[in-house]
Amino acid sequence: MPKSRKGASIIEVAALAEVSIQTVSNVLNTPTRVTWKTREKVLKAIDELEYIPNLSARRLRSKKSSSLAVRLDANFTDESNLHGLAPGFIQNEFVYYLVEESNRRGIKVVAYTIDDEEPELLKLKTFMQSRDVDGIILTSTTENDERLSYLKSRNAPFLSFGRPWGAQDKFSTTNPWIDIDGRKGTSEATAMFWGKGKREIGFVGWQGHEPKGGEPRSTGEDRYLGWSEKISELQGKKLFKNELMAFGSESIESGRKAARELIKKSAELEAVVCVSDTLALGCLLELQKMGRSEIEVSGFDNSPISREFGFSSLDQELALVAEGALLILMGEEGNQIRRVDFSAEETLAHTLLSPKLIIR
Amino acid sequence: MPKSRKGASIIEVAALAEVSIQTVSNVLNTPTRVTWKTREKVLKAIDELEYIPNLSARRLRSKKSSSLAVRLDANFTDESNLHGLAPGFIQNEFVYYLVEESNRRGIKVVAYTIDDEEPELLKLKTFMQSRDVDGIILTSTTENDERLSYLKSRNAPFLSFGRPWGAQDKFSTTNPWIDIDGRKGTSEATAMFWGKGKREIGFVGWQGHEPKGGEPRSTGEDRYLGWSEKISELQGKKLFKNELMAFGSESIESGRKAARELIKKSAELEAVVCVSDTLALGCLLELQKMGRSEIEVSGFDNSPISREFGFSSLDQELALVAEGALLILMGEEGNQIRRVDFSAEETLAHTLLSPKLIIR
DNA sequence: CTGAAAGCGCTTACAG
DNA sequence: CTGAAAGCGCTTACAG
Repeated sequence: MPKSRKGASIIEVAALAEVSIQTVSNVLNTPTRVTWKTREKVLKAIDELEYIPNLSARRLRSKKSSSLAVRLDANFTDESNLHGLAPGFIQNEFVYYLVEESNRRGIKVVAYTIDDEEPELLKLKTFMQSRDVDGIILTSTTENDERLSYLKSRNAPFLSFGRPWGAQDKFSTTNPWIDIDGRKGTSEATAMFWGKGKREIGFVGWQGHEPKGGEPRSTGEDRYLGWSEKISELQGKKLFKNELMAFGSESIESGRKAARELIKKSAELEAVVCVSDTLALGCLLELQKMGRSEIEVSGFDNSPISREFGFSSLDQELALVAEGALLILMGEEGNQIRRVDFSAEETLAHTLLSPKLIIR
Repeated sequence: MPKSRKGASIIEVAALAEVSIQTVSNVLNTPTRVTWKTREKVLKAIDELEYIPNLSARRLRSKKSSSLAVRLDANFTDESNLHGLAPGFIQNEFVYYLVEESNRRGIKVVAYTIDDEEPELLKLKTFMQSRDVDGIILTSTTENDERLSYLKSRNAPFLSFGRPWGAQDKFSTTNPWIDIDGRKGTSEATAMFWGKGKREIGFVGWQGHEPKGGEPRSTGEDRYLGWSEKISELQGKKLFKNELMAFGSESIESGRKAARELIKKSAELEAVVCVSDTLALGCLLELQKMGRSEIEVSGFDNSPISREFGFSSLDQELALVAEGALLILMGEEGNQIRRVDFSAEETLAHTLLSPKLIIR
């Protein structure tokens, strides 16, 4: 049993199994084309030689890399726009499950970052043109995102995690996305508190994401709507502008301040639905300090913060997001990354998943 | 200017520049072998055709993938051993900077996860054998780590982030690693408090990592030693077992409990050096609750927790770790991933970096 | 169902 | 310094 240091090639496998290299390839890639007996013979040789195909050769010939690219963001740095206690938590969890689910489906994931030296667009272009990846997973897409237009114009397979809020073609099949239904999440948190007998239920949102009316234009607005619509429905009246809501930046201090504002608006406050775990913790700590620990809070993301401090939160179930992402990009059974089909799978091009309320 | 949808190949570039494809390749890979004039001509053609080399072809021929593999861990799940408020924070930050620094040096990073279906060792073997990556970055290496022995036996380039604490050949060049000097970190935090005039300086460590004497066998012990040695030195006496220390699991509740223990041991407590930001926050909150806010705490990792709650911490400077990792794997100038040289670069095979004390 | 031939797009090794 | 030839290890397309 010769074992060359660098691993056997398909030629050695074919020789040992006494078939052509083409048959070995068929066993690996088109098993239905091969008889059971031949297949067994080849698999035995593969096993014996511990043969593992050279991916570069496969990729070069087949023109498929079976790989995806995904960006990692520096959410934790001081320069980052994101603050709070769990910056990057969702993205990291998403990337983790994306890799896991991709690997399960035979797809590799290449991570990249952005810097000042090279525009992201050029990176994407290089990825696609060098055939290093078959498609791109985008996060944090914005309105008029140039990455979207580039990928669309190139007919490249891609998918956004997160709706491109303002985009005109948000619901077109050329703009596939998967996202979490924030509105439903805060709505459920509100209903949960109501079900516990709480009636004075406040909301703490992100500043800059105050309600503007009409369709929501951001995650923050979306989550606001879940609370305001539900509370109106439950109270059986329209919500007024000055009712139980406060807005602040993503920080403990803002959460504390919001709690004080809400208490000022209503000393009868019984619960607070928050747009994030960080703001929820700020509220919680301030309420404790004020001796109002009976007032419950809920957050969003089900980060370790909510677990450690024991308040309810909304889990984004990123494993399901990753699964859904690959379903859109690869189909139910396929092992190929391809563009979303315009006709057959139109319904699949946009997936809105419900977050899971974790009651604590 | 013909622009084929799939991008130009080296043949088209050669034709446009009126040279052989070999010369185009030389311009890209061995520019010194080409005259300035030829180089200019070729670069112009490359620019005009927006030529980007096919990486699969390059990899197949050159037998180099210019890629590294790194594992992502599910630090955030309930099943994870890690708890606290910032699980995975360091790993995620490390991976981020690893990707950034690798990309800067022309190296791709492929992420992978582990699951029950396929042993990690087989994944590593497949990575190396399929020539998908040139080397592996390991984190969370343990004593007698089978990944280490496999990679060593295969003569594969690899590097551990984190010392393999108990390993016999920890300092051999076949076992390259980069790590953070935890001992130095807690020592500096202790000295910082001392410099502020504080004399009763306690320590909160991880349970299971209580001092056992001799060389430290874990990160927890290492960080303990930094405090105990420094405090002995400053106090000018040997530290007694029952002095100002407490140990607990990685949670807010443990931090609270530890604070109560320390206060019980000494009502004169003036500062607490903690092994982690989570434990530090637990201490901080409990001390506040007891009305002892004047007692300062320090953490480890400089996570958003420490920033948000405003206590001192030790930054692991992961950007420098990533830089150092690639220095070991690629050398100062090189663009190749290779095994650590036994002779010339012996001093480079093991890098211990100092964490940076962030005083708040 | 199986196999001989061609070729994916580069870099290497070598000759000039 | 430059180029004609070979070949990396596979899969594809096609013939039998």
